[in-house]
Amino acid sequence: MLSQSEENYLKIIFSLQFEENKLVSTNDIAQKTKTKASSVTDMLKKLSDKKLVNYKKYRGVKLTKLGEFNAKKVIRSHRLWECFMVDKLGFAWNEVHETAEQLEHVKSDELIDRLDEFLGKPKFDPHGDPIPDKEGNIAKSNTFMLSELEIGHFGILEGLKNSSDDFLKYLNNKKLALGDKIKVKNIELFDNSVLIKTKNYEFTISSEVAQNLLVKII
Amino acid sequence: MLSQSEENYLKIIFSLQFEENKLVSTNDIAQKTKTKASSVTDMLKKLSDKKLVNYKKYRGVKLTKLGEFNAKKVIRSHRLWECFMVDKLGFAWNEVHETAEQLEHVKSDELIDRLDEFLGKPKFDPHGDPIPDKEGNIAKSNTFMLSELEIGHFGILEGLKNSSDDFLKYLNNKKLALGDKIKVKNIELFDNSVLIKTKNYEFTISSEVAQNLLVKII
DNA sequence: ATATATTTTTAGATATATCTAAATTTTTAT
DNA sequence: ATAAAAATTTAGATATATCTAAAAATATAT
Ligand SMILES: [Mn+2]
Ligand SMILES: [Mn+2]
Ligand SMILES: [Mn+2]
Ligand SMILES: [Mn+2]
Repeated sequence: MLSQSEENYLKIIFSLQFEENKLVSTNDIAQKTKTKASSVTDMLKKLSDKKLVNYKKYRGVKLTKLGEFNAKKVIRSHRLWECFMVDKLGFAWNEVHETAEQLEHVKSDELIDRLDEFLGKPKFDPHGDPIPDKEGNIAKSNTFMLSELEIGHFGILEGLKNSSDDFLKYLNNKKLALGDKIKVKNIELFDNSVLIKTKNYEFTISSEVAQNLLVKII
Repeated sequence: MLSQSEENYLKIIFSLQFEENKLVSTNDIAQKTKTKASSVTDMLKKLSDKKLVNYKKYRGVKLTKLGEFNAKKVIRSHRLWECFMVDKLGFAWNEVHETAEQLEHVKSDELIDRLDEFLGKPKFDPHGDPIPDKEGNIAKSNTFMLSELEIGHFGILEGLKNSSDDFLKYLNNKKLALGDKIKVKNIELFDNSVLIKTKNYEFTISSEVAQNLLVKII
């Protein structure tokens, strides 16, 4: 049985090993877990003993099949609980992450599978992130950063590259939600800021914002 | 912020101090928490430092107002999660306790209050135990042990004095559920076993079973 | 190629929650 | 009122997860 701490490390290593295509470094893990490098080293030894990661001293780690499966189980649980809180309990999408960080560690496969069923087997969480199925399969979506669209083109907002509270609140203020149709009306050459048009509003977003909005091109 | 372990001790002290009307003993707590008396002593010191219990060395403990309020918060959470699992996810009443032991420790008052709302503010959990409200008020039910009824009298099954898996499975086998109307048809003088009649069945239960069935007299 | 900087690991502490064994206090029985 | 029994606490360990500071390995820059 994995501890909460072990599960958190697996989840973080999982996300880091997809960002870059090399072994995940001790420092990167320390930064994400908000711990020190020395603590990470200790944990990597433990995860390695449990056959959850392949760890090469000074070189970095990657998840084994077993580690990856367990990481995906935790991610599945986290995202399903977020769906529950938003869809059934009426929380806003920026209010659910911290609580899901706790709920994700409840150990009961049956609970998660029934929750999945109860929610109608959703494929994406409230932030547009895909929910792994029971076997660990993840739907991969075919989205682009809004910053990649050309002037005059349209996209449907389907996900976020960053789901921080600050960004979610920014989107709330701008009345931007998943599913919204967005038109690129202009791109400023100087700073790559983007003038967009949504159902009711027209406004400019920074290049950074545009890079964090994932859209399906239509 | 209370640890899971601290919360479990509070819950157990709460239930023990209602069973008997004296200070709760170290050994009784040790038995319920499945730890050793020495571990309990350590924890009692900690809870005392946090003003959650009044602890007199060698004499026993009782909860302070603060301790009692926190105990009731955990019990509320536990029982609401049990309602959720049974009413919304379709679990049987004997399948939810262990998972609720984990869920009860998730720290979010907002989550519990919204869950309460979502479930329709239930007053009792799937085992007939009362659910404290947000302020810590507990509906006290006016029930009797089935063993107290006289021959020929009727009762509605409203609760259980014991909710162990074994007992719940026994009741499943006998097709006895909360809300059932039960008639006492005979009481055996020799062993106080009780012949009862439910909607469709007539059978004998032991004195011990009769003492663990809580009924409203009609 | 070597010195310097950066990263990672090791060594040794701290905090929580548990244990066993020994000491102490309280209770019970004669 | 004492002695024996039972309950409780203390002392000292162990396991997990973290930390700081020092040592070791790797990467970078001249
Ligand atoms: Mn999240
Ligand atoms: Mn977590
Ligand atoms: Mn329960
Ligand atoms: Mn618990």
